[in-house]
Amino acid sequence: MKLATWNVNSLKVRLPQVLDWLRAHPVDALCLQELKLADDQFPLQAFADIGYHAQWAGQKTYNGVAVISREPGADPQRNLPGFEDHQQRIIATTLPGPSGPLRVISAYCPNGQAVGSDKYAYKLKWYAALHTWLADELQRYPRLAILGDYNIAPADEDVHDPAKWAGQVLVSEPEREAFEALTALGLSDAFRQFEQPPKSYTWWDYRQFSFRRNAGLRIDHVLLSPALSPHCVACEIDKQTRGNEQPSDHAPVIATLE
DNA sequence: ATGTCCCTACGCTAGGGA
Repeated sequence: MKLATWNVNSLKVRLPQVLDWLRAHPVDALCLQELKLADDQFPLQAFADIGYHAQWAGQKTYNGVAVISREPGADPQRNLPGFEDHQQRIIATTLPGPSGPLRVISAYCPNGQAVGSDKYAYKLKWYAALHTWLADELQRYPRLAILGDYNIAPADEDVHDPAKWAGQVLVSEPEREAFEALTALGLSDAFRQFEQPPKSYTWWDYRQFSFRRNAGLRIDHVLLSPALSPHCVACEIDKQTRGNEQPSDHAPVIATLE
């Protein structure tokens, strides 16, 4: 079984690339972030035409998340319970699996803009609410995978130039602690379960020829519950999409489970 | 050194967000 995540930075613009990608990589579930479209604009039929179902939480202009899946999802849930927020950053759904139901969550975690800003404070509050909810959700669904854009590079090896980035948003210590709090729940960073090529990243700024220079960060992650992580046999970044014409600034990450 | 891409709006250019 394959699970993937991709921040597409506008599904309207990227839909042809997403459909092409799914045809070439027929994963069981693809989590999308930054749809940037309202619920009634979601291109459900385009996914149905290539044999996929979808659950989504849309919003005009910003944010928006979806789970595209081979099997129909059940019990969809939007947002973090108890966290007042109009920003659509979470969609969770349950997929059938041979070893029991699989809870799949697509997450678009806040960017935080700059350390010390209002958006940074919101990011840390949001992460605290995510932690509380996941502790609960793990009790309900032992087989749980949360995939998405975390907007956190967990370690210096996930940063192309750690000295330049030191202390900045996406790598600051409070953010890394928020990420580590998730792994302390038992969630495993699937990518780091395996030997990986050095300088592996999932996001490259559109500016400064960042992709050409491989000046990136690893901020898109697949986290697996203790019941799932032993079954993970591979986790890869599909860098190729970043070289597309009119690319997203993020590349997909794919985890393979047996 | 604020570079690019995507979105929206009292729209054809500027500003927010990433």
